[in-house]
Amino acid sequence: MTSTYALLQERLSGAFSALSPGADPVLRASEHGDYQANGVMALAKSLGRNPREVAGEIVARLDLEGVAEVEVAGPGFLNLTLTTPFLGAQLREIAANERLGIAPAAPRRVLIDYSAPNVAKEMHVGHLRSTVIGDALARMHRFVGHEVIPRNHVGDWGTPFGMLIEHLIDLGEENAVASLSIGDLDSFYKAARTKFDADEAFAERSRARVVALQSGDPETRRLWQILVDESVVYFSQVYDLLDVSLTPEDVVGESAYNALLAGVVDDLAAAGLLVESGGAWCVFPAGFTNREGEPLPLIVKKSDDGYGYAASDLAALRQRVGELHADDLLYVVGAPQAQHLEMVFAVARMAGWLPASVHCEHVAFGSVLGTDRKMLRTRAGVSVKLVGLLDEAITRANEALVERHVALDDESRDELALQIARAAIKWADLSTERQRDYVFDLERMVSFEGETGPYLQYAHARQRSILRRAQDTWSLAAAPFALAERAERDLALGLVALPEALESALALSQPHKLCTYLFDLAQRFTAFYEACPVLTAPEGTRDERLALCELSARTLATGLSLLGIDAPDRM
RNA sequence: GCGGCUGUAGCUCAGCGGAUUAGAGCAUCGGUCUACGGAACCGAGGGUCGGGGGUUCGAAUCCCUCCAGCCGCACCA
Repeated sequence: MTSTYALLQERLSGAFSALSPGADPVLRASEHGDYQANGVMALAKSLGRNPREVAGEIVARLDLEGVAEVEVAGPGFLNLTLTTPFLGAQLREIAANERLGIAPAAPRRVLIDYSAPNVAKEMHVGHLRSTVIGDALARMHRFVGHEVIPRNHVGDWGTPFGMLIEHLIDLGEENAVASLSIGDLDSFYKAARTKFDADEAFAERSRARVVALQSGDPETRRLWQILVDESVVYFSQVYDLLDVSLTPEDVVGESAYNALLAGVVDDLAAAGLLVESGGAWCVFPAGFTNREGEPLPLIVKKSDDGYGYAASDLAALRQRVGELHADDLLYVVGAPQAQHLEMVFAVARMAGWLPASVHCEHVAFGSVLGTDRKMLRTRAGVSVKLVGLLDEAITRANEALVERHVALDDESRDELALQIARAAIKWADLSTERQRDYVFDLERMVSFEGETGPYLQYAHARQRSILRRAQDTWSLAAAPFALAERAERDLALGLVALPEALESALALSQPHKLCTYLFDLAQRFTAFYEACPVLTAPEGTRDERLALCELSARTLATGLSLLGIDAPDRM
């Protein structure tokens, strides 16, 4: 089906284009009508004509018979008011449509790089953002019909592995595995770090171990693999807990590109891009300077002959485009990496590995701050363990359920508490514009009042409750949709607006656009719920209102699922 | 110094060229209480949209400039 917005856009564009090809109607929802088109003023200006006169001409060319009433207002706004039969027909189509009226997009292959924890290191709140945002984007892209290639670019290579492997040897393999398998990654890492800093002999062994690892020494590789495997098992547990769709198959860590690094350097050299500087091999993309105003290098090969992470990033990008044929590359990585990624992208373009036809984007997100507005960082020792946070949220959700005397056996209540906890945490993260710094306030995010995940879940549960009570004494297909009450009409307009909300969330890689829509829809529903009795309404009206409940519940559940949030039927 | 991001009610945030009073949630104050589940609803107070210029019929929204905060700026990833 064609969404309401898309249909209006198409008709308006036709009329605008008749006056000036390609002119944008600037269509959006409005309080002055159901929708408004603001493009007339800009068009009139470019034509050097009177806006109201242009508006009149557009209205004359506009074919919206049976769809909407059009009115010219103010300096030249077009206010569109949908006809009730049309709005009702759109609702009927949505009701009959598995995908709630979302038209399938022309399929693209979308590679999303997200989560990226470090081997033998705890996942902390910083990883939460990448994981949750990336997963929401993956779900949304899949829903509209794209092929998603998730990539978990875990940190599984580099100098720290010398000390980690030596520490593993000191502990003994069995003890080390036991420690890692219970998710005690941080104390493992810290112990290794402490020894490295304090014990020169250990540090010396560690450095030698790095060399052995990089030269492919089989025993060293075997020990390294233990660290990687145990960590991936642990990450998977966290993803399950979070209900994140990443699997071990999506893990393609930095080490996976080792064999390609020499080729990257050779080809950059062959292209004449590689410059030796201070003993390191570098590319100098235009437009980047250091403190002294001198050109800033992207170091692909360090002066000690090791490869930097720029090299593996380049290798990965090259493979993602060249071999995996991704149409879109989304890097869900923190904002502090912005310059690095821009340089990687720039160098990839210089080398011809990133053609203009491929859309490549740094989906940046802000830092995690404490309530004191200071950075929350692992190395400062104040990091919040991701799992610890989840546990706390689960505990609070469980307490709330007990308090409310929700009649459930322990197992069901635990499951429900988990769903609520996930909703609280994910919504808190996804509902703000991602590039802002994120104030991490446990108290606020697990609070079940106001604009929170649990509130949305609750709105959905109430809808399901009404429908449960109605049983099957009504028919969605037979609902008349007279939309006589203002609240019914407002709700209908909300129901019809999912496609443009999702489209805008995808176009901008901004999940919060979808959150804003869902919260608005929930508010429209509660207004309807207050004003319009459902179960006690006269027969025809009852069917209509039950249908509005059903469509609201479906829309909320679907929208939440695209954010990775469950919508339980009861809570 | 250069670059990036951010600056909107006490707090946390939407809005990012449009339409007499700039929205929401929390908090505060006051209501709704025989309730289709009160994790709800209704109402009130609270903002010169960081400052200043400019473009425009119209600017929180675009441009310039200044200020503040955070982040990045060569061999850790």
